[in-house]
Amino acid sequence: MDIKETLEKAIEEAARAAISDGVFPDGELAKIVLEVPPQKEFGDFATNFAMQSARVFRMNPRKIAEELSARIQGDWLDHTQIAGPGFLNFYLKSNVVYDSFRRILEAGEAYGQLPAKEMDTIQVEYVSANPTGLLHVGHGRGAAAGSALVNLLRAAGYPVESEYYINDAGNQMDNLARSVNARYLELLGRNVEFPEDGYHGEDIIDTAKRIIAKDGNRYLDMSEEERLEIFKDLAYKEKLAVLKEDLEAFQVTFDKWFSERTLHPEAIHEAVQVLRENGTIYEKEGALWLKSTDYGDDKDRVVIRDNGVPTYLAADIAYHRNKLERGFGKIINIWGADHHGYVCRVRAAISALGYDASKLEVLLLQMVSLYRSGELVKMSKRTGQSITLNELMEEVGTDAARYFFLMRSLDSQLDFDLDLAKKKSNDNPVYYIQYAHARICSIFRQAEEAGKVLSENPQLELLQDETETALIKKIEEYAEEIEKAAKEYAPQRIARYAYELAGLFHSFYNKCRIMGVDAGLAEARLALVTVTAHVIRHSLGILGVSAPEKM
RNA sequence: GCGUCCGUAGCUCAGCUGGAUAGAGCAACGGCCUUCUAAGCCGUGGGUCGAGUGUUCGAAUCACUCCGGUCGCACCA
Repeated sequence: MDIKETLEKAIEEAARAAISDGVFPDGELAKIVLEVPPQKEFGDFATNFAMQSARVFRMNPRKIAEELSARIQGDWLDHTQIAGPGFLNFYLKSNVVYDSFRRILEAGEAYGQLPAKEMDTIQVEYVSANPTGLLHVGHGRGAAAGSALVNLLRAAGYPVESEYYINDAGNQMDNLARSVNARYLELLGRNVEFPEDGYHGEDIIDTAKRIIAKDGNRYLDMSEEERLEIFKDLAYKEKLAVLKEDLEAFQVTFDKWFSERTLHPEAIHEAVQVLRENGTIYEKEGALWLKSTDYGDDKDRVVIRDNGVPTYLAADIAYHRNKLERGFGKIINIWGADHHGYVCRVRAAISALGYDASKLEVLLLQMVSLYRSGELVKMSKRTGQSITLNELMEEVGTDAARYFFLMRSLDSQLDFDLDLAKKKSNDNPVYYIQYAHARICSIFRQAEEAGKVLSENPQLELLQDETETALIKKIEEYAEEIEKAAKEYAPQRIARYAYELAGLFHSFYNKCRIMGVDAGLAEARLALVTVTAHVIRHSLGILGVSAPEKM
């Protein structure tokens, strides 16, 4: 049992004891919240429980705190103090901190991996960009956020499966085929008009070039129809392969790639049939409409058009039905904020299908703005993109790109400063953290040369400097931080934690030496930096950022 | 018009399930390299927490209204 749980239990028992002593009125207890006080003069932990209870007990909060304090004792407690309007501050025996640090040291590489939680698998679906072009920075943020969330949930012990939904059916595929076709004919000297709503990116030209390089002009004499069919398939496969490759380079992989095509037409028909049977779909003006207004949507939505072709929503209804039938306990979708209007209707569809809509959690990612030399990087008018994820990785590196995408809350707009991301100095948080790790590795190298090895049983009590105790306490918070960040789906908390931990290490490093101090102290410090390096590595691992041994 | 998200130091942002003097980094200024990586450390200055009202013993935090910005409001995907 960790120290916080011990404290919580002690507070609760004290409150119950006071109730049975007749000092507090019987009733439900307020929630016990423990926090690390803003200043260390206020002790190791503090609770506002007495203040929270003031209303319930109809008593002066300081009086409540006194009664509690009189009933709390344990070998872990040095003393308590009542402060301010009724805070109860706890000062722990110093061995408590060292004992719990020793357990972390003994856990070694396992520290940071929380015990497996027994529950249904959580599915995280993200990126899911159309395989019609290259990924841009918006997808990059989604990719970083999704993969980090998956890593985070796994570290917290949740069973997780990641998935990419490939929109490989419908208009956009035809469009891709037409665009490649136009480029193909163009390159072979034919005079063609480029489709108005076609994909204008350079990558389409590259695809056409590769087709020519491989197969020459053998598709030239076919009928347009035949050629489009072939190009659709060729282009799509190539686009998907490039996508996978680029994502892998960005440290992003998926457990499952789900093809939209597999939903056409049976799964969609089945889903529509279910809705028809339970009366949540109706016909109007030749089309089939989902009664989404019954579930809080502004208006009903077309599912099957009057020409019989299903809408995008139809596929999504079938897709979400498929997900739910696979038995996930929770399905998390990471979408761009520009899709927020879509959330309501998908929820409506899930309810209409008879499932629990609260199983769906949609995380909306706000937009990314790129800045170079203080100027907003404008989007290209023609392609509607600014720079691709690939170009970004090339310019600032994968580590910096991932960290920058992850350092802000998902629902804040992100200003991505390209110059800062490239800087190799203390302005750049990525290097600041990585540098801490590299410094520790350097210490290890030299310790090894000097013949120092990690002691089996270091005297941790020798770590008395305030930079040392601050570092120890921060490391002890890590497991809880993972738990919280996972619960909030907030990978940015880990980004911040890693940064703060690195800061505490740098302070320690500047103040305390390892080589050339008394052997016992050196051993204890070596143990401290071993754990520090591990936690930095672990947290960067969640973020998908590397932890170099040398810089 | 309706809805989303955001508004905290000159800049970029933490803090938001209400609590003790509102925190970082950058920028500005002043220090620290003959010993483990100065991509580092230590210090100084800097804030009507967008505005208002309400709830509360207590509000940056909750509720409502307003202001500013953002993205969206298709039988497109």
